[in-house]
Amino acid sequence: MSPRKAAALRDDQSLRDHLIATCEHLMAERGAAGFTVRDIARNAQVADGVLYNHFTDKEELLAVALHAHVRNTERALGERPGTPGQDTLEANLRAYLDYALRLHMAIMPAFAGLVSQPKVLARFAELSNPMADGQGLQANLAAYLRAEQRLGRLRSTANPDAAATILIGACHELILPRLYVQGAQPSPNDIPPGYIDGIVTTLINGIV
Amino acid sequence: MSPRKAAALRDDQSLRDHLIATCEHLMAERGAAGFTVRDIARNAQVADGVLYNHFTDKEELLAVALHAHVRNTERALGERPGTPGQDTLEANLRAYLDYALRLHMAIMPAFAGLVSQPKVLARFAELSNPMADGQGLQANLAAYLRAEQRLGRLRSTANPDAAATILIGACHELILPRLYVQGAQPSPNDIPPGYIDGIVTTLINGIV
DNA sequence: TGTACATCAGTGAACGCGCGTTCACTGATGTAC
DNA sequence: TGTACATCAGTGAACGCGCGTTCACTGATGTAC
Repeated sequence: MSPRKAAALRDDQSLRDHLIATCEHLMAERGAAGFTVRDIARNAQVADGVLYNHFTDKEELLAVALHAHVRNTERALGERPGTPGQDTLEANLRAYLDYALRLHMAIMPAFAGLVSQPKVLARFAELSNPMADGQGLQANLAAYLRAEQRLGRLRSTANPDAAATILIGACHELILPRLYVQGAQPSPNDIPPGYIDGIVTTLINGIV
Repeated sequence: MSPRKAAALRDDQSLRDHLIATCEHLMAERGAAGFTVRDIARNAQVADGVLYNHFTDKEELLAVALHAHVRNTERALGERPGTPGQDTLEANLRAYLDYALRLHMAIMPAFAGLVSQPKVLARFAELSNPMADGQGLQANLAAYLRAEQRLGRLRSTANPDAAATILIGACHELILPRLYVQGAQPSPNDIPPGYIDGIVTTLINGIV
């Protein structure tokens, strides 16, 4: 008893996964509020109604797709850089900032518009934190910096939490304004030359 | 020939200004996408249709209200802190970060959800940049830092643009996550103790 | 001063569109004989 | 092996609600005489 199958479905993929993947792409392109269930169906080349055979409502699909998008983006970027004690601190921080910028460029458009969708937020909060193995990027970076501090590569009076906030904040500060330019899709090419260098050097050396 | 007047209107206020003020409050509370024209009318205690006697459409009202909200918030906060050469650099940066945090706490909720409203963005872009006399906060802060650098209070090799980005980024990093917590309205009380101190000290002294 | 009329911002019921969602129907596949 | 039937995921037209917007009507105020 294996009944009808969606025409557009590749053999190795469930319709549920196909819908999630389609929704991921739409979110990454247009933000969480930029498309309708009909848009999803049309892009997935599937009937309007099937969605409700696999998800209780649109919000659940959005939440699951957002979660998958974050995890897939992380996987595509490869391992998070920075091993305490290895290479130079400066090189590690550059690599980490570059990683964080790429990650945020891929996921921030999807989060845009989500603030006004409390139902999706609630569903998303029920899922595990997808960032940095559940601990979140800022905390992950702060932990790395504390490890470097124990090894003596950060001044003992330095503030790892503030330093981590500064690096992650520099990602938001670069990407947020671009989200407000019509039709702009942030891309690693948009990182201004010297941006990473300027932030890391300033963080390491201070300004006085 | 002065015809009918809206029942709820205070004597000294035009209906247009009354609508803008109402819309400002709703945006600050619920974000740009969190209410309907009927919500505006109900809150303004005015008929559904009047809006269209004063604005070509909802988007124009939203754009004008957002603009007014930014300008009013700036006015309410008083003068931007920081005069080059006066007080200590550290005190000025603390005051500036405190100012920027309060400003962003008031305006970021209003900008939330705007990303998926390209029409409002387009209208808003047509208006003058309301931040820091049209130059924007980051640029304003960078200019201040360059002046301090000329006075010798910043190392000559320091990077004023990166430093400004770091301070403004620290605002976003603190406030953005709170917007994603259901029903949370950021308030100056939410600035964690030591947050401003940690960022400013780290920026001034570096971490190595 | 008092009365009839003109003006037009404000009113709110109604319109129509687009959305999320439903559900009677379709048809490819597995099963019974 | 071939034929009739049962299953149920997929289909897509249709539903109903909420939204932005419209427009015939209301009524407070100014004007004419």
